[in-house]
Amino acid sequence: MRVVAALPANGELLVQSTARLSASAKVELNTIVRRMFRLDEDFAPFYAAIENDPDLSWAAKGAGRMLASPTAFEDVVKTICTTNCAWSGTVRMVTALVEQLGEGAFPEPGVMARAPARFYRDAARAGYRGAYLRTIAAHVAAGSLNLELLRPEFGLPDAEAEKKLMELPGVGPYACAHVMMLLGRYHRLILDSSTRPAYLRLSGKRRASDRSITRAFRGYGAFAGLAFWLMLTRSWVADQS
DNA sequence: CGTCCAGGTCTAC
DNA sequence: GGTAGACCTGGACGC
Repeated sequence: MRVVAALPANGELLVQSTARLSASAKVELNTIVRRMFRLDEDFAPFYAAIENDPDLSWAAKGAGRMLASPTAFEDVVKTICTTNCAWSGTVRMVTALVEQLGEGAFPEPGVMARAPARFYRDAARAGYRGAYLRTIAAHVAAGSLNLELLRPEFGLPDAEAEKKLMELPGVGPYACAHVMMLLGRYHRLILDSSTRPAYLRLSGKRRASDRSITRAFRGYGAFAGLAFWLMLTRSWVADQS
């Protein structure tokens, strides 16, 4: 079965499946799609805050919905696969997970936990990340770790969600900030070897410490990370009028 | 062929 | 709490 999503240009999101879906499958698909496209998140406060912002007012008509994975677990794994390697490496690792463990879909935690070390080494070529991924998958599969509870709807404060993420092997400041954004927690700035130079180009500064970058966005409060991300990715958006 | 580094993190000071 | 060094991998680069 294959599911595709399309934007028919009438303001709606169209989701189609090649297979007939049961009632429960429709409910599950609905939940997944709403998460991926952030359909239940309220961006109104953010848009209100930037409507007169010379750098960000362009985003106030609907930008900012970073595409998320169906599960927080998947976003954590994928994010670890972006650390300290080129994008081609991330694609290699995630493709191996999907094609060789997940039968075309992202693998369940239990499947990742049971995969032998040689899969991570020889197929995914994940290097030292392999042990991190398998450890996290094992804890999730065992039920001793539930990353889905980090979603804002469960009420855990940002600081505690961050602490939980930072406790995961392979998750440091960058990965933590990245996953927080994908969870719909927009305070932390994603600072890495891509966004730092991008900020320098944008600001015209010759150099800027992480501390000073963070300070420059503190005015956006709970949406500082989203404001930072949108400014850096403005060129990704076709219509910026 | 050696070095560097790409959407960093961990450990040991 | 801040900071060197090591760490898998593979592609780019200089020699």
